Amino acid sequence: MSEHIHGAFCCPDHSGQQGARTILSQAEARATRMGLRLTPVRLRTLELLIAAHGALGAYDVLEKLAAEGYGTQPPVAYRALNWLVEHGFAHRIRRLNAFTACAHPSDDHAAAFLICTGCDSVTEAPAGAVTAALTQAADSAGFSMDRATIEAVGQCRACQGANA
Amino acid sequence: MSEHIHGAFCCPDHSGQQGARTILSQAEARATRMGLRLTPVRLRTLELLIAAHGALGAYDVLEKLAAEGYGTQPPVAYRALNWLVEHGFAHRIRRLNAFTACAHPSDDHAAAFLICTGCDSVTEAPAGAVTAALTQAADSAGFSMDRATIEAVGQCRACQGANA
DNA sequence: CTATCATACGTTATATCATAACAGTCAAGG
DNA sequence: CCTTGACTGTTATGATATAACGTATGATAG
Repeated sequence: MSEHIHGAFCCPDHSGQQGARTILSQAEARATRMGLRLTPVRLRTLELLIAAHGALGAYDVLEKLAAEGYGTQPPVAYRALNWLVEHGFAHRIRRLNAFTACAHPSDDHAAAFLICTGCDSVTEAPAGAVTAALTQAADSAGFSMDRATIEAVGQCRACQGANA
Repeated sequence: MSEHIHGAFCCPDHSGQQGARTILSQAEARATRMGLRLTPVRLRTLELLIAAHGALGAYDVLEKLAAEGYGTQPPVAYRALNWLVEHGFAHRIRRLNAFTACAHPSDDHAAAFLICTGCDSVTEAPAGAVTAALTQAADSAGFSMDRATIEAVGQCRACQGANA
C-alpha cells in the first residue's frame, strides 16, 4: 500500500497551516498542564498526523519516522500512535486501519468521523447528539457504555459536486 | 489467538435455539424471495455465526469450515463472510476484526453494536435514533452519508453485576 | 555521588488479518 | 454440445499489529 492513501486535499475543514499550529500548540499546552510527556517521537508523530490532513496508517507514520532517524520497526509507530490516542491527541479510524490527529485536543469530547470515499479525507464532526442517542440505545439494553466508535462513510461536499 | 474469543454466553438477547432457528429461516426466506444464492458454504457460515452468539473472526470460521470439508484457505471464509455482509445477513464488527450474524435479517436496517469487554459478547441494538443524529451531523458538514459503523464498548447487564 | 526504579525507546521475531490472481466445477441457456 | 457466468478452491503474498527483550535516560532515595 502506498504512502498516505488517506489524505487528500479536496475537502474542507482541514484548516491549513493556521489550524495545524493551533492544534499543535493546544496539544502541547494540554500535555504540559496534565504532566503528560509529549516526547520527540510522540510530538513528531502528532505533527505528521496533523500535516496529513487525513488519516495515516501506522506503517506510513513509521516510514516517515524512520526516514527522520527514529526507530525503524513497527512498535515505534504503534507506541507513539497508541499513546496519542490514549491521551486524546489522536483518534483511531477503525474502518481505515489508520489514525488521525484530534481536531479539538482541548476537550474530552466524543467524536464522529466522516470518511469520504471520493477523496479519502477524514473529518471529525461534533458527535454530542449522536453519542447521546447511542447512550440511550445502550441504556435501553441495560448496557453501560464506556466509549464508542462512530464512523460515517459517504461523500464530502466537494466530492458530491465532482461526481455530478 | 484461540478459537472464537468473541462469543460468550453471559449476556442476554442471544435468544437461544429458538432465536437461532428464527433468524435462519428468515434469512433463507429472504434469500429465496430476492433470488440470492445461499449456497452450502454461505449457509454453513451463517449458521456458525448464529451459533457463536457473538462475533467470530474470519480464521475462526475458516477453521470450522475446513474441519467440515470445505476449503481450507482464507478466501473461502472471507468470500462467504463478505457475501453475507453485502446482502444483509451478517455484520462486520470493525473493532474486533470479526463478524456476527444479523439479528434482524428481514429489514434493511441500520444497526449499532454493543460490545461487552467483560464477556466479549456482541449485541445488535436498534439504531434508528443514532443513525438519524449521525445523518444530521453529517448533513451539517455538507457530507452525504451512505452507511455508518456504530460500535459501543462497555459492559452488558450481566457483566456489570458480576463486577460489583 | 551513586544505587535504584520507572518510563521510554529500539530491536528481533512472530502473530494476525486480508486480498490478488488464477484454476477447476457446474448449472442454465443458446 | 459448448459457452458463459457464478461459485469454490488453491497458491502466494500483502498489510496490520503485538510479544518479548535489551538499552538508555532521568528522577529520586539513600
